[in-house]
Parts: sequence; structure tokens; C-alpha cells
Amino acid sequence: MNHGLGEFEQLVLLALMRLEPEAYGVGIRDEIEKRTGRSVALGAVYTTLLRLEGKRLVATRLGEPTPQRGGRRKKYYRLLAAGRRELITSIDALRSMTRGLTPGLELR
Amino acid sequence: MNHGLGEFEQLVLLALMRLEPEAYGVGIRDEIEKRTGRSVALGAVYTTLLRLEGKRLVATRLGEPTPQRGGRRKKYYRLLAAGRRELITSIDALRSMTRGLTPGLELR
DNA sequence: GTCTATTTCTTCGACATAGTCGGAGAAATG
DNA sequence: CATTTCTCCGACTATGTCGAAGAAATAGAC
Repeated sequence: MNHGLGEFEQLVLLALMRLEPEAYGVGIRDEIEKRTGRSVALGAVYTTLLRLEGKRLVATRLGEPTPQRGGRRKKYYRLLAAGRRELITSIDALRSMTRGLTPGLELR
Repeated sequence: MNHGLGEFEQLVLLALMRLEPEAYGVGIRDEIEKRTGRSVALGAVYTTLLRLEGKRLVATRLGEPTPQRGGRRKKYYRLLAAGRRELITSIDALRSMTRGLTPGLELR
């Protein structure tokens, strides 16, 4: 059976959720970098997004080209119900594991 | 370079921390099952523990046999400073990604 | 006492899934 | 056609998973 989301999958899904309904590859990468401070390769994001789509946790729609140099079509992502459920499950797991731990570790 | 802890590594480290200084394989497995509700194979725990030891995030000491049938020596684990740092870093990342999200998703 | 059955705990080997990166490719505008 | 933005691909590493074998202890039969 399937045992939940990987660590990076969680981050991607959370970023996606924050940016919805305008979430797309580059934006997701930037959001993760901005919030976590760690640097993220674009390829890592796209690979993960592809896998999440394969697992039917997210769905996509194609946007229109933007009126700026190089502004090609973006592929927008949205979280499906199954994806939301998985995300909640894995975060709940973390929460229950950190509950009551010394401040700084408990997830508040 | 190394990008943090995996999802299961986080759970193992958190369980370890909760059970310290009596943390050992079986106890860690039970703690994760009890708190998260998901079933965990012992082999998965030991493999992860071995890898964490290899990365110098945890250290071990051998206990004495316990006076009960089959009570062989346990290998007790403790979190090293580097392990604690990694754990805090990855949980902080989650926390900053969930901050402000709809209740039930924010890590409290 | 010594065997051996049984229990507890740990390690190993093999494979599946997730994570990472650089570079190639496609699609837009200047 | 040069340049920019965005996405996909291929190859590899690291994590996650499991079952089964192995080691170390006690209990009870004899």
C-alpha cells in the first residue's frame, strides 16, 4: 500500500495551495525558496508535479501566453480532493508527533 | 548537496526524541504507529536508523539484557546536535509553508 | 545442568518510490 | 533570429519498504 507523501511533495503541494489558482512551476519554486530559504532546482519541482499529477492528486489547465518577452503559456495546477486529503493526513501525522515537544519543535 | 530529511526520517527522529533516553527500534515503531495510526514495518525503522547513524545524526549505546523471556540487549538511540538541527530546520520549513493556511492545515 | 523451543530485537538484501540536477526543447515576444 | 520564459526528459542518488535470516536472551522439559 501507499504510505503518504514525500517531504518535497508536501512542500510543493503547500506552495501550490498558497498560489492557487495561479500556481505554476516557476511560481511554486519561488514560493518555496522565499519561505524556506533553501534553494530549489526547477527540474525538481516539475518532476514532482508530474508525479503528483500521475497520482491524481493535482490537475492542470493551460493558461494563455502573457504579453511579455518569452512569456509562453503556463501550466496551472490545482489541488484535487484526494491531494488535499493526503496533505492533511501527512501534516496531521507530523503534528501528532511533535505535540507537546519543547517549543521550537512543536508545530504551531 | 544534501537537502534535508526525508518524510519518514522526520517521524523516526521525532519518535526517538520523545522516547529518549530509552529510544530503541521496537519502541520507536510503536510510538509512530500509536500516534499516526499508520502501520510501520520494523525493517523500515531499522534501515532508517542505520542511515541516520551513518549520517552522524544519531548515536547509540547498548543496553543490558532485560529479565524476561527473549529480552535481548537493546540498542538505544540518542539524537546528536546535528540531528536536532536538521530536524528543526525541516520542521521550520513546514511551519513557514503552512503558516496562515486554513485551520486544519496550519501546523499548530 | 543441558537442550531446545520460544521470544525479542537487530541486520541484511532486494527492490520501489521520491528527490535532484543539468540541459534540451517548445513557444512566446522584440 | 535572438532572447526570454516555461516545461519536459534522462540519468543518477537517496529514501522508503518489506520479508526473511540471524543473534542473543530466558523458560521449561528432561
